[in-house]
Amino acid sequence: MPTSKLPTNFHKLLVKDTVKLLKTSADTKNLNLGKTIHAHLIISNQTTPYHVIRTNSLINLYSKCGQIEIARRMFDRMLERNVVSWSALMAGYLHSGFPLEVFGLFKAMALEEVFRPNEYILATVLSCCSDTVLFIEGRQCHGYVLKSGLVFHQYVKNSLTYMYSMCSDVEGAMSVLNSVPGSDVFTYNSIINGLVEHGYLSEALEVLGRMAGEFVIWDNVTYVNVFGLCTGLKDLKLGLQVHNRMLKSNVEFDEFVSSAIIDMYGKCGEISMARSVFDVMQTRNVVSWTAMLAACLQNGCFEEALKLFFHMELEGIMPNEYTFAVLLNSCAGLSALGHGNSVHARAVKSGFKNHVIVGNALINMYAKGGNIESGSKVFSDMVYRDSITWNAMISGYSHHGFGKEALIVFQDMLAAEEHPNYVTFVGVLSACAQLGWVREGLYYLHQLMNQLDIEPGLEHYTCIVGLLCRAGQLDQAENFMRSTPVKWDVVAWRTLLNACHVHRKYQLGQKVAEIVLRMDDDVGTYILLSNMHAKAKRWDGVVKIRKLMRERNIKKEPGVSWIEIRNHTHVFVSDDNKHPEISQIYEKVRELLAEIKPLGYVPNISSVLHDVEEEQKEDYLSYHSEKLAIAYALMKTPPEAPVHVIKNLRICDDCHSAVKLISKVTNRVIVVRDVNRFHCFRDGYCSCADYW
DNA sequence: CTAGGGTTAG
Repeated sequence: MPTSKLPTNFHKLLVKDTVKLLKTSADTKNLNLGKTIHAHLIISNQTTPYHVIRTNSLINLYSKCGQIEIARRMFDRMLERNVVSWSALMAGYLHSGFPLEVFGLFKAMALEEVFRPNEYILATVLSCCSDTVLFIEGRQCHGYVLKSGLVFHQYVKNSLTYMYSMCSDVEGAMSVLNSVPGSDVFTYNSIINGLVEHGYLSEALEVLGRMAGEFVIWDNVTYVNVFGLCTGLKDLKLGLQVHNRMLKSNVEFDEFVSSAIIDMYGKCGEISMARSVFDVMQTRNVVSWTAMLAACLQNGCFEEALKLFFHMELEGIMPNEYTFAVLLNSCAGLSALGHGNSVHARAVKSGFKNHVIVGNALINMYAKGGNIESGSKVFSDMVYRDSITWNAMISGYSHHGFGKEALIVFQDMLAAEEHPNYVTFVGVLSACAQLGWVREGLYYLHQLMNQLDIEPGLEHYTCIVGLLCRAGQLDQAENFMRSTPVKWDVVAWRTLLNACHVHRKYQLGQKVAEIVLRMDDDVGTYILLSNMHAKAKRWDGVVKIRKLMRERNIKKEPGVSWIEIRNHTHVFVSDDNKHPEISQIYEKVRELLAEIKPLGYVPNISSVLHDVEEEQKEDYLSYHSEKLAIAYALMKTPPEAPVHVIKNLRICDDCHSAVKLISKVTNRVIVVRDVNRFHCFRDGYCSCADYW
């Protein structure tokens, strides 16, 4: 640092002046300037004997500049100390992240019995209690400041309310707020922050109401906290009000506030508002970019998230672990394994692969992309895991039809003493449903969840319906639905309807169909019903369904399948002839069908709507979008590469049996993600065991 | 003459 800034008569400085200069260097965190002064003091023999106030200033300097060891050495060498010596060092330890050292010093100080701790000491010690969530010590401090009267210092009151908030004692925090007069913006900020962080949202709202009623000027931290509260409450109206208030104030829209607003709008489903805040930001950091990417992700704009990342890179902003997590989850949303792989590689290269959120996102990406083996590899390589890690692996296995593996992971989770939660049991029960393990499923629902104090919800009950259906106990499933006091949604009824279709329970199916048709207008349901009637050769039923579709103006959603080859997406629509290589693709489909016919493939005519001319039916089946996509993938990828197809509807019976045989004759792994689950075709078999 | 409190993203 420029010594030229020092006074010319520097060598003759009085104690008063050195102290002032040292304070300036400490406040501006100018270590070089401080060291220069210190050096001068040493060479001019002014450091021995130790002058208390001057040494305090040096301790303060080194504490503030993150040189806590030097500060400690100076403290230890002092022959005489005062309260300031202690508090300067304690504050240093607090800010260097060693709160436990502070407690040690506090005890040593009390043992000397020379100084009474003052408000500075107590504010520092209370902050350490907040940082380490030491509630008992915090309450002891509360007792002390009450008896000594120190509680009436604003700093002490504020650190006390913050301590209670951080220890999630809402009542304690509120009682300090109410019993000690005088609250400033810090009091309110710290209490609202603590309440929001611990999920006491209605309490935070109440405190906010009181703050608004008093004359306290909001600062940027207030706004960050309050936007966080709106986010937690998912209260868009309140968010807009606060945003409006801020626009009228003089508070600067810095990175912190803007990121909080973007996050709030993103989570409230207002992506365009999020974007407009983002666009007018003066300077954007990783956090603001990641908040914007996350807003895209949460609103289903996965491609937009990936596109924005490209611009982020152009601006030279380096991604961090949160950015990678958002990107991977966007790839998961697109089932874009290729992009996901590249992001994975980048995360490894940038050194973020060992972060829990990245690992979790990787498992999710591979599971949703259809590559459960890679997901499992990531899982076993993870050094740190949380409950989300375990849940992602359990539900990943479950979606892929690996029920046993899912339950093994669940057992490992219990053994690792990670607490299962609501989501865990959705995965566990759907694994039981895959396996048709009725006894186990009911045990988990009635015994284990009860034991762990997890209230079962609709999703769990729906899994049980699926479980009973899988086991062929359709009447029990219906009984379960009638006897369980829960508001069933269309998903549960459709599960039962689907089972009627698979198990060919025509009577029950018609009964359930009436209920389902009263509840939703999903085109998939109509197709399922039409197929159910067709299977039973009840052509009148098929006609009725088609009439209903016309009446209700249900458009036949075309089947769409897509595949990713070298980061490029190819889309196929049933009976489509838009693809530039369509004639070669048709040729390939015919070739494949000819190959599997000797293995017993018989076109399943009942999958086709009945009013197609008989001789055309076989052609109709050949041109289902997943057949086109698979044929194209087989043409364009190396012989050992697995084929990944994503489809918007439920895969039909005919395609299912055709793809099984195609996997056999071509010796390929073919993974089809339909609207419900994954089908992994290998050597003539499918992971769904023909139940879907 | 010195020391103390609250910030964002899955």
